[in-house]
Amino acid sequence: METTRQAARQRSAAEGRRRELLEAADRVVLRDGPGASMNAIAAEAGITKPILYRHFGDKGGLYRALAKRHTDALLSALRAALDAPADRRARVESTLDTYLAAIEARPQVYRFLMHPSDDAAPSPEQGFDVGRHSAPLLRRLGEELATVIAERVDLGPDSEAMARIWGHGIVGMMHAAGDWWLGERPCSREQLVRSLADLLWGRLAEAGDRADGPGF
Amino acid sequence: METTRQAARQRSAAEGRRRELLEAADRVVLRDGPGASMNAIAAEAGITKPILYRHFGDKGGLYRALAKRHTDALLSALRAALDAPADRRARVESTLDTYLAAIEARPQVYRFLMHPSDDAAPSPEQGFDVGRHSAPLLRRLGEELATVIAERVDLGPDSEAMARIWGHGIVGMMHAAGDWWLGERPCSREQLVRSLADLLWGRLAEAGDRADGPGF
DNA sequence: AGACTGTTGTTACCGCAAGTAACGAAGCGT
DNA sequence: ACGCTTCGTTACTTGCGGTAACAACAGTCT
Repeated sequence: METTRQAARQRSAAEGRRRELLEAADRVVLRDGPGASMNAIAAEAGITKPILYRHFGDKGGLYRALAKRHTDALLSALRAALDAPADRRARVESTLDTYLAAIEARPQVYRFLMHPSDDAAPSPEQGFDVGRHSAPLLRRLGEELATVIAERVDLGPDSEAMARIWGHGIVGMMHAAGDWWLGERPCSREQLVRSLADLLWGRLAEAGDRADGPGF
Repeated sequence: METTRQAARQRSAAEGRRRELLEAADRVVLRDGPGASMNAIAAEAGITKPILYRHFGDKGGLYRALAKRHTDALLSALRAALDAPADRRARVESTLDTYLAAIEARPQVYRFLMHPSDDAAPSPEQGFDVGRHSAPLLRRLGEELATVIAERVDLGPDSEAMARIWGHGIVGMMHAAGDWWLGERPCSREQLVRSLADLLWGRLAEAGDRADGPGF
């Protein structure tokens, strides 16, 4: 029978094929945006639709695979910044800058990752499963940051819960500010990084009321 | 001819109709999620598709109109919390709590607002228009908060730019934390509010390193 | 060699949703 | 009674996700 070697060869071949397909899909998504059709992707890969479906199940599968690639890449870059041997403020600034540089360099990729097409399961699920789809990247980043915070920062009791809240909150802050900044480019990256770090460093609490503000 | 009175009556009638249609659409979207079809919405309103298209142009138009309603409602609630005559920390906490209570009470609405179906204009626009569609609510919230910060908090020079950065950043923090919290319910709303406010109050800067953290 | 099996690929189709004519039937001013 | 606009319909086109059903090739067992 000789199944094992055979199977191994075929599996590795299949994986190589999968990578080719993913790279083709990548090109198309980068060119046409997240609305790229399966037909277009198949054409770019030089094949036809059913093959894509054999490899990835459905469109969500393909997009998940694609997202995982980019998410992994971005995450490893961020981990490097997070784990650097520097003081906390420097690490925060460098992580923010790494993220912003990444989305600045490849906005199409970023857009695809952040706004994946919603499958919108029409099943009559009663409970609220809000955000199950939507943005797995943000969730992963949030959890990642939460563990880093939990293992590095002393937050007293309830450290676990607090770290997760902060992880997701900080990631959301970075994401929203980055999204807005990328759209309007109202300032330099350096200024954005410094302002966000200042925010996290408590300047909101320290700042005084405006003298000419609404008097009360 | 008697155009003016006639025109006025018809316009107001059209607006009333529009409101009915929007309410029907609301019911359907709340029931079926953001993937609701135009046919379903029309059926709920007791009419057929083309009328919807006459009123709203395309699906994006309907969804935009729907989103505007809810966004306006949420925004006015938040404005009340932001403008309350209390000290800054209390205002921040009450605003966070208002937002979280809103998304907790009507997760389907929230989900629709945050993850609207992407139109994905296939036009070959060169530049990156990331985030133009996607989440107008977040942008509006960010700008709103930015103006409140700018007119109330003294941030020294560059106050304008900094306030906008903080506005979008804080809104993003609130949003991401809320999204995650709504999905996993890892803690009470009160704890979430307090932890986020603590984060904004500089506890990240104040906290010490963990004694048992990775030694470096 | 020749039948057997599995992978790779195709064409042709189904279902469904967005969006669009083209046409019918009211109200209302002249 | 005749137009004119508005509200409404049915019936269609287009395009996409997804799926049979079938064709061809490689290696495998007897």
